[in-house]
Amino acid sequence: MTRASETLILQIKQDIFSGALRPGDQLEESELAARFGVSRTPIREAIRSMVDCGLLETRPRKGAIVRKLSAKELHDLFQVASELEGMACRLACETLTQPHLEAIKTALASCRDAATAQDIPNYAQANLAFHAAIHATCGNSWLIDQLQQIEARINVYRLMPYEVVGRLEESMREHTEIYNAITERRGMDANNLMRDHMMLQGMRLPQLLKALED
Amino acid sequence: MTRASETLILQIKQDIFSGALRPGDQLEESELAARFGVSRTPIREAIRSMVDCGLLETRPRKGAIVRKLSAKELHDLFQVASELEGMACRLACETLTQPHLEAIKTALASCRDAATAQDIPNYAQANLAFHAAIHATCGNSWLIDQLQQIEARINVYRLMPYEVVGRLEESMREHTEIYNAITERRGMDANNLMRDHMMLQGMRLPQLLKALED
DNA sequence: TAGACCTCATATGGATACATATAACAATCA
DNA sequence: TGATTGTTATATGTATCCATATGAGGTCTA
Repeated sequence: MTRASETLILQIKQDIFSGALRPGDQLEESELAARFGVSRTPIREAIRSMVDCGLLETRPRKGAIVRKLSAKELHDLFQVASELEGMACRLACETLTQPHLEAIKTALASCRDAATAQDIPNYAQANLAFHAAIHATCGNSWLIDQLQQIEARINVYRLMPYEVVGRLEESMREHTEIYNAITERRGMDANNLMRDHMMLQGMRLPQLLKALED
Repeated sequence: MTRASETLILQIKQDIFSGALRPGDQLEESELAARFGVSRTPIREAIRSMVDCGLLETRPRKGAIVRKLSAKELHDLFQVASELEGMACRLACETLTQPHLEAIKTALASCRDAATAQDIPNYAQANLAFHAAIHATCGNSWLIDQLQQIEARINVYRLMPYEVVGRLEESMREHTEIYNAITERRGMDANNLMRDHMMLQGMRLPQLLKALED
């Protein structure tokens, strides 16, 4: 039998990503235990785990809440994410194989489809797939882990409305440039293009934070 | 009252860093509970926490062991550490203040003293302080956290004997170059110098791994 | 009426009790 | 003699119980 807390973590994460649990919301152990039909023990393990991932935070005797990031913290997080995403691109240029290239190309095509259709939710998903395809290429499993963890924390904020529609085409152009740099094995170019691409996303954070406080 | 598991984590980490617990060693919950005079509950919380940090690993029903990194995993880890250390230097060039500069200078001086005295343990410590002084300067608290976490995992392997004595002076020269680049606000130079410096350390990993298996 | 203190409900932190999977060891059979 | 299977011991995983800190709400006093 696998540990119950593993399942619980996935469920609770889902609640956070779906927006059912929003930053600042309290998690009551007994309530969760009742909802999932287990005792408090595995719930506590799950919460502890998510605290360590940085998704939740606790104050002694005050329980756990969904972690709310300040503008500064979000900026810092995005800055690190940008650096690591750039690194992944650079490494990908060295370890690129044909299947990897195909996967990235496919993801890019999905982005283009969603962009021309102005389908923002689909673009968001295709966007993640594009990045994931590059991650999978980079060959550094520790880097991939780190990127996934950071992504898990950023995604909460990516669910905010994509109010700046013009950014969609811009993002698409940047993706294409990154793709070209990778296919041509221009490692440092790919690195910098991706880093700038990510940081442009990060620049919109203040707007996102304001949108969060509605 | 603060949580007991916090203290336990520090204690167990200490055991890992000091070498009392070595990669692959098993952690028995009851034994630890008896040793620290608490019940299994906080012990399990501490273990869970350290699993999430990547210091331990668990198999269902098989308990926790000190995580043993393969050569590939160590390489990957070092590669990410190198990138982030480089990033910290680059950012430090932008946010540098006089007190920060003094702190880095002081740490560098400690390195030089230890190097001329051929005092390897002291050099190792001064080396950490030099890096920490740069981290403190970079202004990105999330980056600092990441670097500390990675350091916690790498340090286990840094305790291995510094058999390559020549590397000590080489390392010292590199530190000086990095310091110069930072004082002169040459961000990208500092970035690349630090990254190369770290990766040279990483190159010695195969030797370290062999030393581990004595 | 405002503020301070007391009481009590409740939720977290920790201890203990219970269930079960794993693994070691022994016994039996080929 | 070796291998396979059954039994048992033990440690993990889960549930429940107990202690205590926190916060809300009420009451008494200035």
